[in-house]
Amino acid sequence: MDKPSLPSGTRDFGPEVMMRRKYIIGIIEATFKRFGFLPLETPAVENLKTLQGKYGDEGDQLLFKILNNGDFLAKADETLLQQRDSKALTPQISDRGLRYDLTVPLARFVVMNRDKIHFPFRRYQIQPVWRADRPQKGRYREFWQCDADILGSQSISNEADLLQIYDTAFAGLGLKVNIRFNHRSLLDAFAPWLQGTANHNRFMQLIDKADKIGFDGVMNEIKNEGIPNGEDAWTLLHHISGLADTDQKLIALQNAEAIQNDALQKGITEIGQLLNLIKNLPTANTLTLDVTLARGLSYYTGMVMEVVPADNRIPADFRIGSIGGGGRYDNLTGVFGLKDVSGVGISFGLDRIYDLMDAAGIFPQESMQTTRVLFCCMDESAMPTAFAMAGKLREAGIATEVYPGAAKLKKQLDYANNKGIQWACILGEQEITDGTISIKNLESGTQETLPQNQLLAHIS
RNA sequence: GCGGAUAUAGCUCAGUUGGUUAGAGCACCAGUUUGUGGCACUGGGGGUCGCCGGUUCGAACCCGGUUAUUCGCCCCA
Repeated sequence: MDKPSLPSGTRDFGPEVMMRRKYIIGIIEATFKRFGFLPLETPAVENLKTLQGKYGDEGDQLLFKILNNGDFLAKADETLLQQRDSKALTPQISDRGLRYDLTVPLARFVVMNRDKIHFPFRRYQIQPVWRADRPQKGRYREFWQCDADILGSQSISNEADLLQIYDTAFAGLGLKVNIRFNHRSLLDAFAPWLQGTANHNRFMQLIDKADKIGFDGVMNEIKNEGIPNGEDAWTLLHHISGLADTDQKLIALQNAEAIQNDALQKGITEIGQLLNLIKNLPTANTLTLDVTLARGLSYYTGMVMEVVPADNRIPADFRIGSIGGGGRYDNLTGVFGLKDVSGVGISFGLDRIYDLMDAAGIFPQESMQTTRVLFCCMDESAMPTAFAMAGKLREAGIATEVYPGAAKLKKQLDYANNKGIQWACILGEQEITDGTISIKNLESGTQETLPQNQLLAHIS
């Protein structure tokens, strides 16, 4: 017999874990709803045509592909088969794959349902995604994203809403975070100085790692790659990044001679609009303009956002990447043939949020609620009475179980104890005769016998 | 795609310079007088030491290969 096992990077979620995951999802979902977002679910399986080419070459490599059904090799190209050229053969033997994120399926959905959708379209989506990445800490091959997006509106008020959602949801979870944002246009302003898009893209990739490898780390990479004016650009950007507050950063950008262009103005204007919108809102978490924030996905074109943990209850050695990210993407539905629909969205990384809250030990008691009442029968003949009484408690919304069968009382109480059940209601010959029930509080150890019709009042 | 680490009971792990019947804790089952949990005690079941090969009188231990897991890099939620 084979020993059972799981594919790497996947996990089972046992009852205790699921309770907590549902708790997190509940808070995030409630927040989405409170901001007027409605749910959407899309299939795990998408056509590869939908997925490919959306995440860059690296992303395409990380797509989980599904083998076609039937005798697919019969139709495959003979030469490619003989050459054992997997890469070239793949398109002939695989037409479908698992979704890589929730944003591209959203774009597909919107394009396919444009006649039914009223813009601006606000949807949320909480589902797993799959990546054939090499797993490591905080990185799984199957993980859940919680996305909220708004399509069909260019107003910066959407960005303001989304930042507010981040702040509210993490406040609700009791996890302190730092919400960082930036505007791609501010970075695009550097492109002419760096002499071209290729250099600029590489520059953005490098500066995005600044919080990981530090100023010198980025500088060394820039030197190694010989990006024109890269060293000066990075010095300037790093200087601005170190300024105390957002206003000073914006002023410094405004005064930087090397990057004066329309892109810069657009970025500064929109950041100004954003800050103006939220100036009267209290925030539970810090919100900072981080001019080194670029974010990887190629489709972002405007504001970008990222959430990193900033909770001192998290052990210092527990390092994990960001737990949320998002931004504006002006051209997303364009690849599916629908132009001029601007979108902006955010994502919560459920698995990492769980890992952090677990490491910090901040799951509240309510996230672990279980059965509250267990009926213990001394004799099978007491079970109909137990069932009737359990039915009443359940109607009252109290999670109740009847222990299956008349096992030894020790065994029944053991079960209740292990499951963290608060009340054991014991029905024996004596109780049945008297019309009473013995209820034992398993936390305090106290026990009393009351008339059966007083049970509900006593427990609730 | 690259590198490091690990692999022994259901779980977490010990296992001496290679030595005869491979251990512990937890979990599980039973019991410590028949209707009272957490604690304690007693007993019990459970392992082809990841897999294949080599060295050796003898391998969980040494060597080679292989597979899996995991941590990091690349990349990225």
